[in-house]
Amino acid sequence: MGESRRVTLKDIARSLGVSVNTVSRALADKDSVGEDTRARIKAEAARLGYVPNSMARSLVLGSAMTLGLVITNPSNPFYSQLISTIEQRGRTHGYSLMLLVTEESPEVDRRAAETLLRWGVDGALVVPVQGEGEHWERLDESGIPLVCLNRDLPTLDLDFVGVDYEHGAYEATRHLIDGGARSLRLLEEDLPISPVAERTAGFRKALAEAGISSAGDPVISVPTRRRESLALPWEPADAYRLAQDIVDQGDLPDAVMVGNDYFALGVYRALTEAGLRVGDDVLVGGFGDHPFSAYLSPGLTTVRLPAAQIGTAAVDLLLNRIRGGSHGGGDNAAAEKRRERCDLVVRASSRASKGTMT
Amino acid sequence: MGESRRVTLKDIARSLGVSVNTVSRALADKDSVGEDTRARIKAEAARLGYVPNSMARSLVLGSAMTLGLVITNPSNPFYSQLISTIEQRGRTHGYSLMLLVTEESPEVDRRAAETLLRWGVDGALVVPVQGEGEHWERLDESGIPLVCLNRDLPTLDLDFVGVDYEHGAYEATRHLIDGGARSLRLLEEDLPISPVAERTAGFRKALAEAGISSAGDPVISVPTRRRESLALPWEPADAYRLAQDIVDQGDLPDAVMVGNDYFALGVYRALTEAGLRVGDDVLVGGFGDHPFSAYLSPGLTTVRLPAAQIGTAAVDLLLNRIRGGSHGGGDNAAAEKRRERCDLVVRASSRASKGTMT
DNA sequence: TTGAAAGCGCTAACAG
DNA sequence: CTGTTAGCGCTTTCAA
Repeated sequence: MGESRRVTLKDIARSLGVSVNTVSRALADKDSVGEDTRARIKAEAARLGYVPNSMARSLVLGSAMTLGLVITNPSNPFYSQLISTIEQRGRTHGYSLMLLVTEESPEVDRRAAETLLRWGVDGALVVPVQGEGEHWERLDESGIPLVCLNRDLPTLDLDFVGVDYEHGAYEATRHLIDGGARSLRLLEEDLPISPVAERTAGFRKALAEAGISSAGDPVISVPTRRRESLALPWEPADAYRLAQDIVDQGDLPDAVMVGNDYFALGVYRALTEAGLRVGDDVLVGGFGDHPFSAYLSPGLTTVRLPAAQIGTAAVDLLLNRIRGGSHGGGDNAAAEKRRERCDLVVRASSRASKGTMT
Repeated sequence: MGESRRVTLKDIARSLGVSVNTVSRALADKDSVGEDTRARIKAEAARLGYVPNSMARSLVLGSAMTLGLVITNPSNPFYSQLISTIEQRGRTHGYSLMLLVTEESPEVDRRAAETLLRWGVDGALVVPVQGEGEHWERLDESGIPLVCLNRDLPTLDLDFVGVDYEHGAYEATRHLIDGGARSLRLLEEDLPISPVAERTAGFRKALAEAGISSAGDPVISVPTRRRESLALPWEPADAYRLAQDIVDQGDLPDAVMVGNDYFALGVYRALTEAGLRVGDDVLVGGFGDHPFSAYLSPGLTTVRLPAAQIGTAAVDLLLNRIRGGSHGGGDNAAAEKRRERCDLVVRASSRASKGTMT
């Protein structure tokens, strides 16, 4: 069964001997239609299995009731939480979601902006790939409002909702210092993106306040290999190798911060293999509070990221912009840059367990 | 700057004094247009910043060049990998992706099918929520082909691409038995979905072949609490509690299989806290080979799931169905049920390290 | 209250 | 080679 062709308003109209737009209005529950007619029309629509055509509707209405979401890597647990939150919140407001994955490719990022423009989404949420990003500004100026997620493009006048990484890094580092650490390191991704810069700043600030200085730079960039199979989160192996180097060089720090919990996995292994005890010989702090972090031994002290809050805040801000109307001007409303507070979760990896530190 | 209104074919046509569809054909690189005219049109289109309207195009062409992806939980790492792979492969074929998240809600699942129908996607990939699912069959019969991902709906005549969980569970269980285990347990989610059923079957099969029987049922259902914050992967805590119970009851198994690596985290903790050593006193095997699993101590023996293969295979199958044309008949081609092989990754959690088992 | 006509932006027939 | 006409499915004027 199932003649493929979809039922249209015209089918219902013809079947009932009324006009197309009487059907349209009846189904839209407009007042200007007789009760009896409306009932007959609704019954017939149900009988025929009518489903409105969103394409046609959007074309005439000028709005697709669709949001675009541009993500670098859905396998990053922070981003996957954002995806969930955003889809769900958008949906409760009647919006469908178009998802684009950029894999850190500037080229794909650029095309994503165009795709969104072609589809005429009502707004977009984007984790921008490193680089210029003026195409996002152009999209915004074309009348499609957008808010940047997690990564800020400071030189551009675009809305932004992210994490207060600087505060988080500062708190975590202070916590390590309070625990007795005097020689610290920070392992960070080697991407020129705002979260890295902000965590680094927070880390340095805490060190400076404590009057800690070191011979070399305590901030170490982890050369992340090109992920062979796309769609993996960070690779602990990269941090593992680097942590091994640090151990081998003999100049052992008494605390290590890492930019994400996956790096901590690598650090744990390198230390353990060297006969060192995490939380004892070396304190470790991470970022993300991923589900596994509480279950490592020792449990990982880490900064929890308010993914749900950020997703919600970003969607709400975007919807405001959308409703704000004529967005093409640019001088409509100043860009809003918003950073949500994140909190430190203290676990055993930062609590010296051997005894009191002397 | 930025008069919001988008540039249309008509704008270009008027600006150049030609007809709308000459512009259309020039831009579409159809042959029937003069070289000079074509050049002028293209130049003007570029100058004006013309971007085609996908809505309008789709409406007349009858295809939106869009795929629907319906996922229960993007935070499940297996699904997030599927999302990446599918988006990327769809994109290389020119398809955009509409993403819907169902959170295991039958209601949302039902509506997802209707949303996809309204948008007239060319095809859909869906991880169906437990339950009837005839709405998916209806969607298929409406001419929108779909393939089920990971979870089969065996009673429905729908295409399916998933994992050969039975084989994986069988191999893993055999491996544990070969390692000396005689008293095993399987901890599984309490969802009535095909992956759980298949893993259970594989587990039981291995036990039966080895002539192992036990007083109680070795398969234990982990009552998963309603996740408070949506968008979390499985909750290790649930497995943790259950593993504690098992330990407390005294009837300690010498090996534990779990349906996913997150459960293994809970099992690890319960055993460790009881003074037992994983891989030694109790062997543990998991499913998923999540990024953290190699970095636990001991490393977790687990079944690796071929997410990329499955995503790719599913998209390719779907595109074939789409191109296969008139899909409404039902008797067009029998549903294809395809299960990809998965392999066991052996690590220390299944290798008794204390000494030879006696 | 209902119908007829026009148009969203685009493509696909036809003519010329 | 190019322009005219028609139409995708729907909504919104405007008359009747």
